[in-house]
Amino acid sequence: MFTQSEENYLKAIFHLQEEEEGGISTSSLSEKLNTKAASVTEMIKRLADKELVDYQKYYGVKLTDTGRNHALLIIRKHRLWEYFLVERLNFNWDEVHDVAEQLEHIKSPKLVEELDAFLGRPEYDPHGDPIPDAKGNLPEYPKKKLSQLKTGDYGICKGFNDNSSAFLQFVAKQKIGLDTTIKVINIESFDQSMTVLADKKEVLLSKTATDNIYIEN
Amino acid sequence: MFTQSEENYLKAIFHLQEEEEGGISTSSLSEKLNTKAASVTEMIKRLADKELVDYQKYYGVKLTDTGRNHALLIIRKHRLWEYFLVERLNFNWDEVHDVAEQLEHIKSPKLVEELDAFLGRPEYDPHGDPIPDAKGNLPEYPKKKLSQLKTGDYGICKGFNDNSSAFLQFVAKQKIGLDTTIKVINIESFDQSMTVLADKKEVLLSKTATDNIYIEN
DNA sequence: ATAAAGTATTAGGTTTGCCTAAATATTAAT
DNA sequence: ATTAATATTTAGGCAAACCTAATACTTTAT
Repeated sequence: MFTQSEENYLKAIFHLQEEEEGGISTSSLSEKLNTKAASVTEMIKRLADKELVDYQKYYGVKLTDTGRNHALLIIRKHRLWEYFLVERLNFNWDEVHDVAEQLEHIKSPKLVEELDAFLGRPEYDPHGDPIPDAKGNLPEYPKKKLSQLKTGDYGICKGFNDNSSAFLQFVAKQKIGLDTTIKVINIESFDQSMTVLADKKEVLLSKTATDNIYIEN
Repeated sequence: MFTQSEENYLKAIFHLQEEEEGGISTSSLSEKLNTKAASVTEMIKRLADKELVDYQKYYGVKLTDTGRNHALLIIRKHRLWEYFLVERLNFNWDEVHDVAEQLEHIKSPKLVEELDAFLGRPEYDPHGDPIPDAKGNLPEYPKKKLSQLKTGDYGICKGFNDNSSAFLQFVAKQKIGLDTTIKVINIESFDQSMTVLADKKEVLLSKTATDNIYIEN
């Protein structure tokens, strides 16, 4: 149906649409996918030909309904596999991403459904990200970032935006994981870096870090 | 490390080496892989450059030790996934092949080892084919074909050479499966087709069919 | 309003892996 | 031992996905 590369673009566009307003720019896709802008333009045209995205030259792309549904299927597969790797195969949560990135492209509707059933239809993956169901519906999920809190606020960690093993190992080192309670001690006004209390330890987090930690409060 | 296509060639060469003597010809690879002979020649050159095969123009290819080891790893992954699909995800044995063909290319040494452990280190896949261990050793396995039996002989089905769902569904229809006892009733001399008794039913099998059924006796 | 700076697109090139058609080598048959 | 038949390789093309360099469009700043 679609190539792996096309699927990677759909997924990247989907994730960027959750962050950015309006059309997704060539440059943000280029950055996200580690691909040169010229290559992105080329691929975007192919996706537009296949009616997976709406594309306005110089004004970025948006997923069509078909494109969005397919992106959700890839995300569903990715997160189910991550759950499988951690819960059944003893992977650590910070070493599953790259393998899941490969497994998400396996084409077999039966496999997805049976895997989901085998795992007990989990709602969240090991990073706290919600797993879309077979119809593409996402369980409700608090989309608030740690960086949005004020000094003195409390939050409970519910997931991460950056699931790279580098980032996940970093937060683990700071004793921040799923369901960790975090208190904001101080925010530096000049760079928005935050001193927080997590697991009785005070740590300093850059704005980049706090932007990538989802919380509920 | 290697591309999916390269891995498919290695696997095909490995399987053909179990059947044919000497170098594997361009045409048998071409047939096995559903690829034109010219494309095969091209790929073979690439594999020879990478020292995965020894190649003599016009006289076919043989796997090098590196090539053989890699082929065995792919086969190991293929069969472990087939086992997983049938034993854990309720797949039928005749619908796993295509999915396993995709899964065998997933690159993650940890995944293979953990999956093997999770499954209890099985020795045979659902078609009766032996699963190589982490070092590439195969459990002992009777490599005799049903077509080698004489009239009146008995054999016990231990596996199949053709694992396509078409063939597996065909043998299932004839009530032949793993461990089925088969008695040779008659062999037509002009086309080697065989009348056999399996599960108290007499059925006629072409030479093509009996060549693809492995037995022990 | 226009020039400079920043983005995006086009043009032209590469590699992988496939194809067809033409040329060449091997094998089989007289 | 030639010739005919068969198998293999070479030559030249194509599509996917990437790249760099050059060009074109947008936005920002004066």
